[in-house]
Amino acid sequence: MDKNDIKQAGLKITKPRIEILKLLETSKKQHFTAEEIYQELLAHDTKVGIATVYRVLTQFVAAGLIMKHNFEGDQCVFELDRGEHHDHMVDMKSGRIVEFHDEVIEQRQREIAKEHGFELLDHSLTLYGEFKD
Amino acid sequence: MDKNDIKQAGLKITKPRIEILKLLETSKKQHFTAEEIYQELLAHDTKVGIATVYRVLTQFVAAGLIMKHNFEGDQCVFELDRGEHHDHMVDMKSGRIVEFHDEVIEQRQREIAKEHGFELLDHSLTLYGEFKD
DNA sequence: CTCAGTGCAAACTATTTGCAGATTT
DNA sequence: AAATCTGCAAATAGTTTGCACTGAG
Repeated sequence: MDKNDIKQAGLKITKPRIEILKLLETSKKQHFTAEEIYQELLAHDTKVGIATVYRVLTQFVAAGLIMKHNFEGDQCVFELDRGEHHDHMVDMKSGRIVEFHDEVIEQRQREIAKEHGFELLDHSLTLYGEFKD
Repeated sequence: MDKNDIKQAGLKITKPRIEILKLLETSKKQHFTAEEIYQELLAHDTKVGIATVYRVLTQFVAAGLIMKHNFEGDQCVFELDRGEHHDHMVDMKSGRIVEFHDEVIEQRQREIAKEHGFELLDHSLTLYGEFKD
């Protein structure tokens, strides 16, 4: 339940935090820019400042509640961290984002890192293209 | 030879363009931010404006002479396009960037795209971590 | 009551653009 | 000469921060 996650992150339970987390948890859309979240909240009777949205998102990322992605373009997108690592396919026309996970690729990444004496801490794989359906 | 590349891109041969391309072609360092390129040129007796650096880089990317990457962080980095596709490992401590290419991963990406009815136009894979040597 | 959290506006950073003068062809 | 290119300064876009007030615990 949302509120516990917030509390466990050492943060006070406030309206903006509850609403942002609820939005990310319940929306069919999985990926949001800060601006989109801000607009969603305003549209759903929660008055917040954009600064608060950014601050809360930053704190949630630090707390491991959500993840931040840097796809092509200028804005970052945020999504709930459901604990299952995955990569993304981004439709460059529609903006649609689909997630996938592939153990073969994950495994190769680990091997490549090891071959280079590289301690792998994180990685980001994004496919850009267009869905044909 | 540099100048031909510039000309073939439909661009006039000017000092900023020649120097930027030369820097990317001859430096041991392969990846530069716009600011770094700007500073390099200034340090090597070529007076340019940062705006020109950005404009030229944008044109070079459009012409396929160089590539632009969006790693974590706020700045983009540019590197010469030598025609050989590769991915990157970024050392989060030192900033060192090492390139690699893996056919297994490339192949899996194509398969995954196909499985999802996705026309793959581009992709970006970056490993973040730390070199242990 | 205390300290963390908030909204607002101002500050910042990376990048882009308008414009008048300079340069390439 | 014609068209492109450049530097400068101003404009933008996304994000961050200072500050006085508000609200959670």
